[in-house]
Amino acid sequence: MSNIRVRFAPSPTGNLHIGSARTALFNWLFARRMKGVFILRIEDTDELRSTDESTRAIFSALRWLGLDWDEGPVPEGGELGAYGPYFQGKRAGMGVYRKYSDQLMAQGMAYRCYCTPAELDEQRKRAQLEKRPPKYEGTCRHLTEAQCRDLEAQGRKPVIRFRMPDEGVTAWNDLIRGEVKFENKLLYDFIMVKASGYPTYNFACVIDDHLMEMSHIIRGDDHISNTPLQLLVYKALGWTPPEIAHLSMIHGPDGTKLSKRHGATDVQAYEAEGYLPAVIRNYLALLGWSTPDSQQLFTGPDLIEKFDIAGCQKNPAMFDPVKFKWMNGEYIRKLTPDELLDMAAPFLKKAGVGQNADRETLKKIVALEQEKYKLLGEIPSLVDFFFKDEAEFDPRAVEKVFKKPEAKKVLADMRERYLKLADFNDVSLEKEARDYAASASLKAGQVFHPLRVAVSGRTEGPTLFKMIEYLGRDAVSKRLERAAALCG
RNA sequence: GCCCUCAUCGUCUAGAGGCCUAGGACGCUGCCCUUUCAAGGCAGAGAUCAGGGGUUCGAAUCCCCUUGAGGGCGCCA
Repeated sequence: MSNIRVRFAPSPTGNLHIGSARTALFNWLFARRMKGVFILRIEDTDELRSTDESTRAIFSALRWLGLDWDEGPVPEGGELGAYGPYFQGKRAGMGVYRKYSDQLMAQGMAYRCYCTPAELDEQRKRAQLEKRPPKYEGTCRHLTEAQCRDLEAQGRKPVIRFRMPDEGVTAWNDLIRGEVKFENKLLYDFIMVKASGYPTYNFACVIDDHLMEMSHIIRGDDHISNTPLQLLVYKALGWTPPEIAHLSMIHGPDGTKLSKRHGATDVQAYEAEGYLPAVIRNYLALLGWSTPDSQQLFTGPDLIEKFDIAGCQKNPAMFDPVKFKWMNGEYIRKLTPDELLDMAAPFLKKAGVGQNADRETLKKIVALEQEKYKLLGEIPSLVDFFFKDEAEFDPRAVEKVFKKPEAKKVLADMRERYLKLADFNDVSLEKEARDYAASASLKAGQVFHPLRVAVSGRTEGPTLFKMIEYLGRDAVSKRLERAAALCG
């Protein structure tokens, strides 16, 4: 058992975003690879935006992705692990953060600030105009006790700010980027505790990461500038910070941080389109990480076995929907017919396709076009013609195939032959068609193409004679008869 | 404006001074297979390693500058 402890700490303010999912994945991979512990902590200190609904959405998305956590809240109720609670809201209620903000106040490393949000906003705007950094100016930095009492008498509620050192440098050795350093004088006195008494992210995060004994913090690159602030809190409290690694961001096609603007960006949306969880894991892992031989597909446990922080990329990666989709097709092709049917079932059900068919029949039909599927969501529309009373004819197919002079006769003759055929299976069906073509001095294609359109309504589809076999003699006969009427 | 980060085919990347006439994958093109569409097989186009200076016998790899891109500067996380 190693002492590796890492966490995924989302704020429940929406569905699980693909970028967050990647952060979760990298932490999970690292934990599994190192035989460590993967912790889920809910950072619900934003009282306005956090919702239970989002929390549930995050739980289910993580579960669906297969990213199981060893410690943290359990969706069914209760918690796993000895470091709870794992909701920051609950921890705040227990006074967990209060203890440390009091300590920092007593040490003189934190102070009360009575500036209102409106005043701060004003200051920021002014600074922007004057081309100065829009950071807190330290208005309340040196308030006396008496001044504090006065302001409070006026009804002002204070926040607690961390007192940044005026000089010195804060640096760390980032596992992915190497040494990163910030001059302390450029940092600002950030708010640790809001007027409501709730802690802010930069404060709560440090307290919890320490109390939960995190060994590594693996998070997005957008947190780099928060890191010196947090490191200074560790220092003020006399704590040793964990190892830190900053992952590069995922960008959309326009080169900016992937967001809603770029279309589907939450895990649930990809689930609905029919992406496999294993594909999301595989593709996301490749966005910013690679093996020395640049392996693409990790279908077994090798994703965990080969994962290594050292293989993480520093530069941001663009999310490529085309490659993502290719990979999904690649995984679908490797499924057994039973697995494929199980995964397709919810999509078939939703589309109302094949719901009266027995499992074996449905399985055969779904597997017929397995090598063609890229998304589970496209399966219903590709197999629906098997289950309809009659084929829906694509006008282009009718134009292209049924207008051929021989089409009408071919369909009528083949209907006769198939009605009399002893064994209605793909081998005999094909032999019969080929024999007919030879006897009528036609090329195989001149027989096959009209047949295909007649039974399916389309020019493209599964292998012809399997398709006819699965459709069954009665359905085929009816479809050939109706199609013949459309010819000419 | 200030701070931070990053920089190899269109995209994801391999590459840690000579194995690089820069490798793989997606996508693209052509051919083969074939009853269609796919899948598969084969072949190919595609990167003067952002630009400029150094260091070195030798640089995609080390150093500096420039440029470009991204992130941050919230009582959001």
